[in-house]
Amino acid sequence: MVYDPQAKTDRPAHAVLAVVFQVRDGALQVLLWERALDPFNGAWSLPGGALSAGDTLEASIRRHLAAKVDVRELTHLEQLETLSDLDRNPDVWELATAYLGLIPSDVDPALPHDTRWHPVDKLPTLAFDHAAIVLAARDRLRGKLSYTNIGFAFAPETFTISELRMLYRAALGHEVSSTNLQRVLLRRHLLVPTGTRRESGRAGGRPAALYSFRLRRLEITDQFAVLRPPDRRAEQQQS
Amino acid sequence: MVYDPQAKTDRPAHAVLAVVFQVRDGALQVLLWERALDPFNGAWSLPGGALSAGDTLEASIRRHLAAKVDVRELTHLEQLETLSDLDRNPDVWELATAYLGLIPSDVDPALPHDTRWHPVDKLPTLAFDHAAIVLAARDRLRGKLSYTNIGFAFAPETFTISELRMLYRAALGHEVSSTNLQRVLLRRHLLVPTGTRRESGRAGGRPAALYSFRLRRLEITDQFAVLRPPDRRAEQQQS
DNA sequence: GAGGTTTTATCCTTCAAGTCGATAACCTAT
DNA sequence: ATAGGTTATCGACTTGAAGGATAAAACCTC
Repeated sequence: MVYDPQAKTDRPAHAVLAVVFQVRDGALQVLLWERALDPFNGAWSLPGGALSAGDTLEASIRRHLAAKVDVRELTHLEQLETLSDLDRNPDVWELATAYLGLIPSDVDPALPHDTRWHPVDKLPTLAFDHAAIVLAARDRLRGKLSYTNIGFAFAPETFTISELRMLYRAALGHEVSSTNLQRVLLRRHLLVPTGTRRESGRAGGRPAALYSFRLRRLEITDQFAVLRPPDRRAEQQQS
Repeated sequence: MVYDPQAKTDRPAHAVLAVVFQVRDGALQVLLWERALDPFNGAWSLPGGALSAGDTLEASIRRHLAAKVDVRELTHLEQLETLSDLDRNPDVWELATAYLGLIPSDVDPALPHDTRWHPVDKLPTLAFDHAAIVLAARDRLRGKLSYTNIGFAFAPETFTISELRMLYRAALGHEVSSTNLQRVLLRRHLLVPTGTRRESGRAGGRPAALYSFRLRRLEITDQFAVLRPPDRRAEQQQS
């Protein structure tokens, strides 16, 4: 490469990306965008774009996502990791900070024609290192389902235990027992019954009680479960 | 600010930082450096520096750390988060990616005169947002002590259960029972007895058996503990 | 060998989590 | 209305990880 004092190669470009998940049709799906730019023109990739002056990373990813979905539907957004492999973008030196976003299952945001939901289990070939990012995001989500209340972020305001069970099954990738799910989430005080029941428009069966998450922002419910004396455990009942 | 087409304000500067922990004198301590540059000249801050062309983030932090400690002693290094608050550096627009590094308790690397260990419980005033980063790193470490084998990274090659207990106590910040620690780590197959005993140069007492970690790289041992049917749990015995 | 010290094994309790079956509460069809 | 189907919920039971307490083991010094 010829030396060029104007070239900005002493500073990398910085992109932001989001892995936006929603449970749709009983499967965990991710929002993908069909690129209209080189490199990887025409390939599926994660939504995002360049970090621009005056934005924090989170503000930037929200701004870029706003072009794809109604960001007011985003119930959770957290930073994953920053990728810096030198050859992750074949054209330029570019870092990328990835975010995990969640959308509740009861909304169906309008999408531009170049943007679609794809089941995480059947991903197409993705541009850049995006396939690995999606899988890392899925693992992060699965972990947090076990020790936080993150379920609130992909569940509707109110729901029955059966509905919640399907959401957990889709996200975790294995069967989940209604009985156990209810007991675990109730014992941790993550769920509160609304007192109402689902009006049964179905073909029979006992009407299900409706629940909602006690708190609709992230809280840790099981951290330091191990090697902690029991009196300390009681403390986390607070808040 | 006057508009300057040569200014590179369309791309942020990018720094790398490391929170390097070691258990010293029974306390969790962090490696700090006394700044010799503005801003925050003279204040204590995390070691690190600018990301330079040709380096990944991890290569960059290793390079910067090499000026402070013998990086061969670093038994663990993982990315924490990337900070992007617009006013985190009062002078320039700068992102920073923080890393968590660990050093075993049985080495005492030579340090430059501007670099010192500080107990995490008694931090001096730190430059930038570094105090928050240190606390976030400590929390990450504490969490991983519960569900991974990360203890290998601050323990010597071989050790007695009592020695390991002191390390865990310092890192976790609360009492840890030897009996329980041994039982938990053995059940999870994280520890293997070496078969040898510590030659007793002490004032008496039964000689302690020496153990070492079965694996000296990070492995998850308790992920998805909840809502997972027991037959699935058996699978994670693999690897 | 008595007494002190530290380590380690054993027994016990507690409790989160998971399974299974019984009961409850609706529906529809006869 | 009532029998039978369907879904939801509750309660009893089992399992297993985790923590506490005590006793035994294995060294030391005097």
